[in-house]
Amino acid sequence: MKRIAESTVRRLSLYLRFLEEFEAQGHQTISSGELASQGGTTSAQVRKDLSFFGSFGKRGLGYSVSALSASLREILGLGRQWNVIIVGAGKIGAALAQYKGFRERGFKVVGVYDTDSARVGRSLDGVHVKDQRELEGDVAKLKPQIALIAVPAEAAQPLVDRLVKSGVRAILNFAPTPLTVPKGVTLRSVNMALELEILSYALVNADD
Amino acid sequence: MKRIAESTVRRLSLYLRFLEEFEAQGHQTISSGELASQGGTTSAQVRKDLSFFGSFGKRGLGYSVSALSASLREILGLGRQWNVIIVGAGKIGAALAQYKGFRERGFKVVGVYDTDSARVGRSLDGVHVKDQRELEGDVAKLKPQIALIAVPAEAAQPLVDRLVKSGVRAILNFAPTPLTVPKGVTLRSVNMALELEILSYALVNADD
DNA sequence: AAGTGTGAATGCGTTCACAGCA
DNA sequence: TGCTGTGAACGCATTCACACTT
Repeated sequence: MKRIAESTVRRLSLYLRFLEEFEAQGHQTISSGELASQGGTTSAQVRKDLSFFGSFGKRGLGYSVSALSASLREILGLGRQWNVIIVGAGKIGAALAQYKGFRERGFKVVGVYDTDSARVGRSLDGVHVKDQRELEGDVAKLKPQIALIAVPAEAAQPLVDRLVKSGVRAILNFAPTPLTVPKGVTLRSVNMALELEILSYALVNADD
Repeated sequence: MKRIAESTVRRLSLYLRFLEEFEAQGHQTISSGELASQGGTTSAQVRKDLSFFGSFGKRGLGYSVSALSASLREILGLGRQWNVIIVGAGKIGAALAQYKGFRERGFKVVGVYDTDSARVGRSLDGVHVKDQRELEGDVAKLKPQIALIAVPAEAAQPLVDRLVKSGVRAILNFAPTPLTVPKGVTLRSVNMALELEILSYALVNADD
């Protein structure tokens, strides 16, 4: 299949959210225009995004809310449960471990790890924090597909290397540092300080 | 000045990080190539990014680490302190309030607010949680330029409207919902569940 | 009449390639 | 010689416009 832009995937994910809300409200069909206004985009964009994966609508009518939801879930790989581990049980890691939004979307936290003995043994929303030495063994056993990284910047790259070696193929990084992964592994980063700096730039250049 | 792409601003912010590391290691000059390899980009990209703002290098030699750092801080508006408020003192809000990375970059948390009386009064790293009713009064008094939103999805848009009305011009949203702001206000969103869904898509389409 | 699906046009960020300067 | 600065070429995502379907 043709390579899909990340921006497209991100929007598909948003569309799915709206479709679920729409479904809860009892609507049967929705047009590309309605979907677009929710997501801050255009109807042409919505139709183009969907067209990469097939024809889901009926001309003159729109899209079946339930059918399109199901298709998007299929496309995004959300029809299943993903097992997730979190490495780093500091403030951020703990918040992630207890974040309800993940579970709702099929992402189950199956392990939380830290090196600090003061944190090991604590329980976070039913999952208890284990020593990071148990990481490799647990990955081999539990086969988590996704790892969340919430450790200090300097510890992040060595950790990524360990995770990749153990077989993890997708990583979401919260450490404020760029990381590299071999081909075949997907890495995404969320850098909160960087987001603030972009706001800072916008504020000092407000006259545009 | 010509409008600058967000991707460019994001990279400038990364370059600044490396420059600071480089400076700490005692290096005096750096080439676009060295800067590029750190940030996972190309030397041409680095030079192009910088060229939007002026000429900072010496041909044949490279860039002065300290001079370029200073220029980037100036460009990004980091030469000053920004006052930040956080609305929502749940797990995410609390983690944000205690995040050291913000303070290091000049972002000072001057207020944390919540509607839940069980949370009001708690102290988070020196800042104590206040009732959300005090929001407007405090914004008028403290004049925070930036607000971080960490409230449930359904509470986010009304909150944004209040903040904008009170004079906040930059918002970083952690609620998993799209928001709209009037022109002149900058909004950025971090949606963690969405990031996981993009990873999910990558995993089920690994054969590319 | 209403709204999809899609080739074509557009706009924009990235990469190239090289002239210019230390 | 080494590396910057930048116009030009390129590639890709978005937008347009309209034929087509119900």
